[in-house]
Amino acid sequence: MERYNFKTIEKKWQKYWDEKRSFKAEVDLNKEKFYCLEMFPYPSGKIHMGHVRNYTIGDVLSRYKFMQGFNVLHPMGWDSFGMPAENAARENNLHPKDWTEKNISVMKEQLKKLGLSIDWDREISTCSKEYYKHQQLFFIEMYKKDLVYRKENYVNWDPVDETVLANEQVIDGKGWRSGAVVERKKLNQWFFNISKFSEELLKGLDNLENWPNKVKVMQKNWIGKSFGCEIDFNIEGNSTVKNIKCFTTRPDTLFGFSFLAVSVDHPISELFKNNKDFINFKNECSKTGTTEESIAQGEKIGFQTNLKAINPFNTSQKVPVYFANFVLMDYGFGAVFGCPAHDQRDLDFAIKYKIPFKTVVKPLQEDDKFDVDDTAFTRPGIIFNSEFLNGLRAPEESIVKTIEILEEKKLGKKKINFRLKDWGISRQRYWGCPIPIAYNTKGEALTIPPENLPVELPEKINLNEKGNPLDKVDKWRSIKINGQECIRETDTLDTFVDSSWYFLRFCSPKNEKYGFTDNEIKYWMPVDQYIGGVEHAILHLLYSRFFMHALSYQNNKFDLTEPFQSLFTQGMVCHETYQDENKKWFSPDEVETKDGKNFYLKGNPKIKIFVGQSESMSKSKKNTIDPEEMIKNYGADAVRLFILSDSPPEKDVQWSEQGMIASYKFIQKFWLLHNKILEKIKLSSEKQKNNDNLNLEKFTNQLINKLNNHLSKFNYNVIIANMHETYNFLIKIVDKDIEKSVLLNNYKKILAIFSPVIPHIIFECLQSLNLEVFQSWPKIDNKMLEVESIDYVVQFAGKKKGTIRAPKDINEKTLMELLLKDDKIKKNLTEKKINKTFFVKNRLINILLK
RNA sequence: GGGCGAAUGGCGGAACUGGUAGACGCGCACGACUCAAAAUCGUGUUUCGCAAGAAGUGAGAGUUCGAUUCUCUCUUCGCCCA
Repeated sequence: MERYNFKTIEKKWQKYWDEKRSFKAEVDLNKEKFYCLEMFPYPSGKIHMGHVRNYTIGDVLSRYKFMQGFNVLHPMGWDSFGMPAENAARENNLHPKDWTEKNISVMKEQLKKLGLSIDWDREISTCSKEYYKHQQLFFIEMYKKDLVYRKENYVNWDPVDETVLANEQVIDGKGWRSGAVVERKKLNQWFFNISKFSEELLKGLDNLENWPNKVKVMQKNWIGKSFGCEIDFNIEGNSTVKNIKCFTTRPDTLFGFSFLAVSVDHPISELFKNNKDFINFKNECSKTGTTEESIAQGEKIGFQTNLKAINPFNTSQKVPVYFANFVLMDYGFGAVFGCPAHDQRDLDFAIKYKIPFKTVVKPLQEDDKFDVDDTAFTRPGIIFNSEFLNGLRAPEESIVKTIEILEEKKLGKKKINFRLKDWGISRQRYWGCPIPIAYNTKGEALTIPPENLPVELPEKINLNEKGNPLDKVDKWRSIKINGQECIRETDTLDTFVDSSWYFLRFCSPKNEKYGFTDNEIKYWMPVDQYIGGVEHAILHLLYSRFFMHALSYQNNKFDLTEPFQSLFTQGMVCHETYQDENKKWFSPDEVETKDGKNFYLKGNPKIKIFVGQSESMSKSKKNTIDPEEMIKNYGADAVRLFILSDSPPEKDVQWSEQGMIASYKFIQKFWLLHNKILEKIKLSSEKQKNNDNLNLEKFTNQLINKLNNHLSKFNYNVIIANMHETYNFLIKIVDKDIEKSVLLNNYKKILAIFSPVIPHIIFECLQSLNLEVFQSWPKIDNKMLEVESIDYVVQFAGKKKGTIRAPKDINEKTLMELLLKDDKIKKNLTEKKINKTFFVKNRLINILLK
């Protein structure tokens, strides 16, 4: 018998699906739709194992839904704008466009080799003008709805990449790509008014039942709604500054007020603009980034002013006003009141600058002598040292009460604050979507007229100069709008904008007039299942949700606010790491072992290699496995099988060469089994009635039942175990006498339900049986799920002592009678008297003896 | 510091609403085939014990006839926020 030749067979079916457009999706109002989407890839050059995992998970689901009769939309595209193209272009002296397009064609071929059920006719690429022209139109619409604005703002400036970084691109105060220490710089930037929808974005989470809870919690924290109060502090010491407004979530600690801290960007800084010490201090502050993380970890520094703030509850108390680096201008009002006893950050600051303070909340069991030294008391307690607030339970009772009093006395008012800030979308980069704006000689921003869209990127650029390459293309920059000489905006859009609506574009990928058509959106959206990495839990998903709000705002034709009905976040693909004693990284194929314990460099046993922890595959640690190589060696079905087999999809999976080989062997074994069954079907007759027929039918139906359950819960690793069980069962069936039609009918169903996971070999098997290769998902015969006898568990005092096979649905009395016939159990029963029994129908009996 | 989650053989992991812990795979051991090896096939594989049997799901308590599953405390790890 021939070995299974995956090379020719996989190619054959991939060609078949391609040529027949087997997975072409079209609007069909008579059919129920299912939109399955995996996060589209960045065309970095080659696909990696993370892609393989992501797209295999999605493909299994798509094929399953397809077989169930849904009208499935399963598209693929490219998130093709972004910095790596520019960097690679600079290194290789290529144009970003050429580099990107080459990568796309390579990766497309690689994805096709995985045998994915994708409608390639809907392929999109965000760097094509056919895509970004619609994005520019959205920008203009949003601009007209006041959802986009321009303001001067402090930004995280990466001095190496010479670009602005979003807060989340700053890690430990350094640029996420360059690793350079991030600086603060003031620039004119474009913003999406995402904070306008803070409340809606928060509330919307409640309806996303099929999202992982942890993602919802992360988004909730990110939006960060807090209840508090604004307080106006009167100021002494300067005639022009009468008061400073603060936002606080703990107004109840106002009697513990000991200093007032303002941001260096606060309007009152104008008073100190000629003060050399202040200027130095401000420069010092600009060295720390603007992220909350860098502020929390960095040293807290302050600059004392000659101003005094007056405690509204105790006008005789006057406290110093400081500029402080930990106060941000864009949170609250850029000013906070310091209460050191009950806020660790304030306490650190107070200790550093020797500011006296008072403790005003004490733990429940403490008396009035309670005081804090170097650890702030932030837990619930009782207010004391606070005159009319004394005795209130903090924080819940005391905050409400204090706000009431402040409002009554007109000293402050209740306020809800959000942590979510507006989305800075300007990037000083070439390879991104141009912002469709130009400035006239007066410096006014004008939108590019629709007939002049798209604003295309100029082809000829010089990437070797620092800064934004677009700034240097004068010919491109100048434009006439309504006869006025204008200069184009040279910032391009953050690539997160591109990915905030691509799922809409997939519904109408070829529509020229607009980004999508209303009827197609209405039919396909929302995405029924979105699948991707948890690393996008906050930004991409929040931005996409915002984009839907922005589109539906003041627009009665578009009413979708939640784009992703269900979300699944898959885990990463990990591999052991290898280093020599000099900490140099080595890739798995450079390393050898004979005993599985001692590793050394391949061909050089003298160089010892130390095996490190299994970590997410990354180029820098050289622990990557090339999917194309694996497909070449073992075939796509085997790779798909392995990537799903070892761990639940939501958890990290360890890449294992042995596991990969086991999957390959399974495919080979399955082919041998198939040929045996083929032979069996030819030889067997119609008249062989025996128990094996029934056993096969029961097995098949139970299997379908199991798979239905596992598929609905993404327990794909268990499905693979079920496939092995099926093999172990069928290999025994081959030796038994089974009626021809029973065998064929059940085997057909088994093949069908395996096809989402290993489609190529299954299509080949079905074809060799002269069966339709596109099988529909089999229905369960409920009668076949029933069992007539059960292994009842027999427990004594909760401990299992054995099992007994007995008919289904019998009562306790009948079971007890049977137990007395069982020698082993009888012994236990006759020695002592029965005190009590617990009988669970069709499950067990637990007997308590005296 | 706060929030969320996890912990099961040598390893990855199964176990539906509390009801046979260890499915399935890897690895390992032994056997068959072979001059031999690889491949393949078969048998076994939680621990202790020859066995009968006992213990056993990170540790400790609790609820229950019965807990991997529910509650509390602790330990370790992961992620997010600070």
